[in-house]
Amino acid sequence: MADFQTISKLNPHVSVDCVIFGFDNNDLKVLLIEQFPSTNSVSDRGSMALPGNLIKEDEDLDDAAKRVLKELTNLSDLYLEQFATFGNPNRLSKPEDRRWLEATREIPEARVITVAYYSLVRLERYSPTPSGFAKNATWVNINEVGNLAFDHNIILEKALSILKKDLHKIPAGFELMPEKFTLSHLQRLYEIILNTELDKRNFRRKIIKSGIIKPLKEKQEGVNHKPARFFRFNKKYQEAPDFI
Amino acid sequence: MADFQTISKLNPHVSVDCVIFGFDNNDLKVLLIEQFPSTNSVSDRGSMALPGNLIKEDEDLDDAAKRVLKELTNLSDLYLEQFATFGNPNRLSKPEDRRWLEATREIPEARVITVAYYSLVRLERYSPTPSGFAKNATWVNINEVGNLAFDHNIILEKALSILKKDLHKIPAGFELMPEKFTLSHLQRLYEIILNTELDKRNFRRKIIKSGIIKPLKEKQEGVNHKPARFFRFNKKYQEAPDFI
DNA sequence: CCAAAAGTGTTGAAGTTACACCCATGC
DNA sequence: GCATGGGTGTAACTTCAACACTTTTGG
Repeated sequence: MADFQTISKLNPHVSVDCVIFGFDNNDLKVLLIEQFPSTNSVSDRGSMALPGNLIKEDEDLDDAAKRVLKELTNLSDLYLEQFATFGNPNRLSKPEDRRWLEATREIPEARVITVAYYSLVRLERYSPTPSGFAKNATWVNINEVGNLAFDHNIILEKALSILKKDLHKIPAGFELMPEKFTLSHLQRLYEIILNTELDKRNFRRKIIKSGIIKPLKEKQEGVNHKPARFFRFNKKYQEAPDFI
Repeated sequence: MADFQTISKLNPHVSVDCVIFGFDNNDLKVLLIEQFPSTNSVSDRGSMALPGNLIKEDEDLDDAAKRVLKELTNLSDLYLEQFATFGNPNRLSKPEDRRWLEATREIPEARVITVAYYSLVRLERYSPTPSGFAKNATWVNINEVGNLAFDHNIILEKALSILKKDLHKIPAGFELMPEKFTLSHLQRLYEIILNTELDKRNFRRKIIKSGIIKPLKEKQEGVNHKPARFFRFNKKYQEAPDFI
């Protein structure tokens, strides 16, 4: 198996995993990689997994998360928030995971605890390209995520529940929306993440009152209905008490 | 230096630290240990620290937190909530910390990342007694905490800020208050944690309406003012949306 | 002219804040 | 009888939820 990293400097006991959420106007997506399969058999497919890897020996956890994400998917310049640490002693014990570890890790039998991070990004701004041990890096609809490697399904679930809680507190849309957007577009984001329907008039009133967005003069063009006004986020805006 | 633990089974790369908050009707306190000093010099005093230690090789993180707390302070049967993980590569590099590690750890130079837990307890129910490498285990007023070992001041700060946030969401008082308490007593807890003053009438109305507490027939005795009614928490109560 | 989504106000209910006085007890 | 903290109600205000019709555009 290829030596994808400078093995000598890695800390074999601690890893980071990144849960990157994106939004494409209709669906909430999560960034997954397909690992290179651990055998050369043509029929073998690699497991899908969250981008993650061992930290380096002298590296801060936050830095490790950024580096690993970049190494596997080429995404950079995003804010990653640590949300939980997973250390179940059996988290690496599925047979297919063991095979993969034996093919790629210097100490495949080591117990690894993993520190998980999440982020929200504008899909349009980030086109992941696989590298390192990632054979592919793709956005997967949150409802279509299958079995992931290791305990990554558990990590993803936890990230989702935290995203739902945080959406009320932080201007999360800042990160997920494009530069310009319509109010219906923003409302769709909230509805999808919260998995509810929101009242159009109440949503608009509340979000405009919060001061988090600013109307632009520009409007939609070429749509076969009344064109909607564009808005952008107000960068001066710092933090709101529960604005939706 | 004495061999305080079964060293062979410890994972030298990962530790847990516990931030245990208690409330004694007037002050918010945190449980600290005094480590045995790393020299035999009589003048040497051990550093104050959060109770914490390395995890065992096959132990879940949550279990490790419970075990370590019990080993150092003899507190048990409390719910510990994981809240953050600290992995700054320099977190163990203060000279006095290095001396202590060299005296007590099998691999004193190992980089250790630590998973932090917090809990809230009724002071009266828990009388910590030191054991393991703890020379003392005491409740320290939150405003009187001095320099702690390692990065424990940072960990404590983070725990405090999370406690403030969570107080609105969970019936945190459940854990911090004695079996029976008066409304003024409970109000004091909220005021101290939130560091604000609350209106007596509004506080009472809101907390009674929430259903989280039940009035008892019993009242205070032997006080030189109108005796206050006692309340207790309603154990059927599960979760409230922001009840203060 | 039809389909599609944009945009807009009001009302009743619920919740929040601010505020001041009498009560029961011990000494 | 006085000091101490317990206990109580109301009015103004703000926030929240529910709800339906007109507007502008493309085809």
